[in-house]
Amino acid sequence: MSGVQSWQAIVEEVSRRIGARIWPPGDLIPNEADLAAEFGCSRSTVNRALRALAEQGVLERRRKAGTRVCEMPESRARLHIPVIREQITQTGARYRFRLLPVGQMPRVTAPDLGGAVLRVPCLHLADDRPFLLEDRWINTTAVPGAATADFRQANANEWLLRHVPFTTGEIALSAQAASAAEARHLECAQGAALLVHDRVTRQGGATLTAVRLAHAPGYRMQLLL
Amino acid sequence: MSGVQSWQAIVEEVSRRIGARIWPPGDLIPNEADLAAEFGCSRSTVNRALRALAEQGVLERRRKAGTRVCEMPESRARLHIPVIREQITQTGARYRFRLLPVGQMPRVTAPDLGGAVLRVPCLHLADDRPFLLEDRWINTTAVPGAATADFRQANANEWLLRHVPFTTGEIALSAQAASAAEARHLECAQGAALLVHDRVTRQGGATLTAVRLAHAPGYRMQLLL
DNA sequence: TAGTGGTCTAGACCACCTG
DNA sequence: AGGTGGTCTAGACCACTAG
Repeated sequence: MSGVQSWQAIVEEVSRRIGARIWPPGDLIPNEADLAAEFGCSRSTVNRALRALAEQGVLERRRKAGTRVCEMPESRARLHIPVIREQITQTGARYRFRLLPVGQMPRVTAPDLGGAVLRVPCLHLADDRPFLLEDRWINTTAVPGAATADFRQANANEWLLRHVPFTTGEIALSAQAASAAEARHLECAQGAALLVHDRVTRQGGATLTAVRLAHAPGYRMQLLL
Repeated sequence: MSGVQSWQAIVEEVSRRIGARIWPPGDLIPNEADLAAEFGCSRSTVNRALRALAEQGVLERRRKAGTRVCEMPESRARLHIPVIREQITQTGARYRFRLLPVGQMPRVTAPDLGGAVLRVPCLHLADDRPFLLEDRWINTTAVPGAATADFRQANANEWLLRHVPFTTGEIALSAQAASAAEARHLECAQGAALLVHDRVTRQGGATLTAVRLAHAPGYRMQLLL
């Protein structure tokens, strides 16, 4: 095995050895210098390959301790969160959204975002049929401009994407029975099973927004393994 | 801005410029050689930093066309799929599982996995309370050893993880009303909203397994943004 | 403390693609 | 046709940490 010249080829070969149990789970594999010698390439190239496998969760690397094959690779899935408009448009449907009067929403206590809070509820429609009910709360102290933004032009979803880059946060997915208000807006039976997406978005130490997205019944969220 | 020595510092600085609208969305940023000159480092280092930002979805890079700030960075979330045993153990609960007779499951048509199919239904319990109902189908043609494996020792979940590395696949999450059989196993009301996780796992061209995981009511699935 | 991975450099060649 | 990012090299120094 010499003359390998690309890091992708090394990823392939190392993967093959792990899959073939030549390097079984938990095993220490040769260090970068030895692999470079075996493959006839530079250590940088081996490093690039092993780093990719480590990011993928197949290998575990520590200085001095060396590189190990993970015992039970935790699998990871990626969820691509599209801009709602595009998600609907891509199915060929026409996108519209309707801001909802706060009075039409259930009276719940505002989440503590650590600042003044603005509530912007919104219904997203695909071909004029309810698709997604959005209950959004924005920390106007941490998001300057949000208090005066016109969410009739660009919905809160897109306005925030454009104006607040580099956020982190958490998402929780759950199944919930539709409340009376949700059933009315989504035009479904009360108690119907809804896929609910709760998200909190942060930047630095500040909590910028919290949003609850209730999908119309039957929605399937796709992830890639 | 010279003397920057680490690719992480370059990531920070480039992020800052994008956030500060010095390089607004859609803009072409300087090429690697120019940035290397500005930062007083080598092109490799700039490359490493910009590559990281591109993987993160903030930049879009094409040969000859250059590097652009994405207009509307699609946000991505990562779902870590734990081994079910560990997921339960980590909450401090005791893990057990019970294989279910196929006769106790709804009679549905087997998914087409392209080979002989084995059905292995299983109920996962946390402190002896129903936690997750697993309806698994394994392609025994593509997974040698599955036909003779003893799933009473290691459940299908863990057996597959240990024996079949390097898989890809798709996941669909949805909310569904509990059927009579699901309600019986999960000890909940029929019609209760369940978070359902459908997964298909592939390797190369072969479909290895399909699984439907129905979580007990109230379960929240956490993702990181 | 010694061995490992992490990173940076200066240079080079190449694949790709836009103008 | 020429500019851009993608990659590889050979070498070097450093940070971390297991033994």
